[in-house]
Amino acid sequence: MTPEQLSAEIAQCLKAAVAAQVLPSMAAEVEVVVERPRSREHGDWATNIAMVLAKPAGLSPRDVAADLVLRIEKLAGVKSANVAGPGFINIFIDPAATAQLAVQIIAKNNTYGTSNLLNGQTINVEFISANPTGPLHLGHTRWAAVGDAIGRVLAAAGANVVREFYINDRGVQMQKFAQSILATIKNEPIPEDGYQGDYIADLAAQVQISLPNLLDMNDADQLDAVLTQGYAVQLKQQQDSLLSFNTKFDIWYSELAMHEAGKVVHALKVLEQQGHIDNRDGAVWLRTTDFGDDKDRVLVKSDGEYTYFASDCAYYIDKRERGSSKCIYLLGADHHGYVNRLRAVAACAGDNPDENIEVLIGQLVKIMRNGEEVKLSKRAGDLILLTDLVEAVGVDAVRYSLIRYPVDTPLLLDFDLMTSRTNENPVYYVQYAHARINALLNTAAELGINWEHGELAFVPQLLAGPAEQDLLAQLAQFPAVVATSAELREPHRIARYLEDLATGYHRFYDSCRVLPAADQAVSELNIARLHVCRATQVVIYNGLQLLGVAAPERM
RNA sequence: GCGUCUGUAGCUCAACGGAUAGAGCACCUGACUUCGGAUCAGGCGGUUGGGGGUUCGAGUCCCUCCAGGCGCACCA
Repeated sequence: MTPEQLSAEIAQCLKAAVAAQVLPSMAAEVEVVVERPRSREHGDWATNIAMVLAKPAGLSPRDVAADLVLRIEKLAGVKSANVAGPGFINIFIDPAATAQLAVQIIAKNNTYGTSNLLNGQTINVEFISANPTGPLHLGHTRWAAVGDAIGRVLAAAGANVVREFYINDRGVQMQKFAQSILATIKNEPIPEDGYQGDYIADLAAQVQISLPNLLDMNDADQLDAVLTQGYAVQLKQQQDSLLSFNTKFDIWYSELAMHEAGKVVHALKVLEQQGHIDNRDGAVWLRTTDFGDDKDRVLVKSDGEYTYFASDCAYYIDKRERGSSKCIYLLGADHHGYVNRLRAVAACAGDNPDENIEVLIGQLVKIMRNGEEVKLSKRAGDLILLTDLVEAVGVDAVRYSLIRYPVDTPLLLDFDLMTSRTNENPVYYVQYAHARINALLNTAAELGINWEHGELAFVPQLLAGPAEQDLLAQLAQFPAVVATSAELREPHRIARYLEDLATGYHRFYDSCRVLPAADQAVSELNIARLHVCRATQVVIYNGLQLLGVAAPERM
């Protein structure tokens, strides 16, 4: 029995109470929240529904609860229920009903945890969107891990997810980029406002190899050729490093190509038709102040050039026209000033900002070691590069360390902890549980135990011990955790859940012998516990998949 | 100045308005002749930055003060 199943059953009880005129008709509409109480004395599950309904029903919470308890106690699988405290309903489940879940999880396998919560929604998730003028650094890495996980979690909740990387390949910074590379090739000093990192020298070397005749060209052609070539090499490097980081995009979207396809002109027409364009001081403005922005924004400068903001508008409108019902932007803390204006863009385009656009802001990450900020690389000045970090720590540990915290808090990571391959590191703790189960199941197979389809049946009432029941209750919560993570865009909840689950498993393992001892025959208890192990393995595997972290069979 | 995020155990952090605020690390005790000890059990540790308010109930919501991060271009 999962909390969702219990919640649905209680909803039926509410309908019955409405029919019996104990509760007002609105009670049939309320969502029933079922939670695992912290203390086992408070039951296997509990609901606050009586306190929610008390006021509209004009009754005391305990009276509402008393009526519902009588109905809940009659549900299949429920052992008993009672009223507690201000009006909580505590519910005790028959251990066999709880244990039955193990078989269901094994049958559902990779689909256990998925839902149809977001069915029918096409959600565009845009993240990283770094300038193609340098390597990806730590800030990008946080979004690479978390953004990718958000995409996975949304998909698990039934959404059609489009992951997109917006390439800022247009504008003066590309010129500076090309100038910096060209200057390096020519052994001239890099311009004051150019790109200074050591990586420019590497790019220059590569560009030089692919452009042997570069120095025979005239100055303008040289710059063009270097820009095209340097851009290609740098973009490829970003793409490769993300691929190796297990982060995949459906669409790499070029700002330049968008301009050339006439989408900016089109967007301006759309905004014009919606009536939010002004011509002032020789420039074209979008009246974002109509929708809560603190000042209007220029789309076309008085010299006729489009602003970057014009691209933003066109990009948003294009995402919508390509079929996304919701556009999620994952931005760094230094972009939080963009939130209002992006929402205003959606409103100016005729959309509902609360419905069609969502901006998540990720705070800064720092890595500390012995009380000092770590700077792994000198190649890009003071920045830590994604590739260097992965090399030092490993993909799984980096991804997991970044995902296990909510993004709206500034993060201080401990370098030594991330690299330690011991129990101090949560990622290995979770992975170890998975590998440990794998070893156990392998041993069972070597012993010739056919636990799934053998002669001995699965007898759920044998799994009545506290460690077994706690573990099974944890397994039951997985679908709710995935759903909450999707709704709140918070994959860290899955990581925390997996850590608790791993603890639950290790506890179970410690107190419940799974395999028969050397001189013993296989018993129904062994079979039942093997089901618990396999079900746990399925959930850990599914959970780690959602985070893009490997579930190793051995470590 | 305006906006925004943050403030929870010695450290790093959890807790979608629920019951006695939880983990890991650190420190101290314990547990293997059999399934992976990368494990488990126990202990120590808190005025949730301060003060008001909202309600059956507040770390969580509102107001205010304090402290810190980030941002406030006809740049991209």
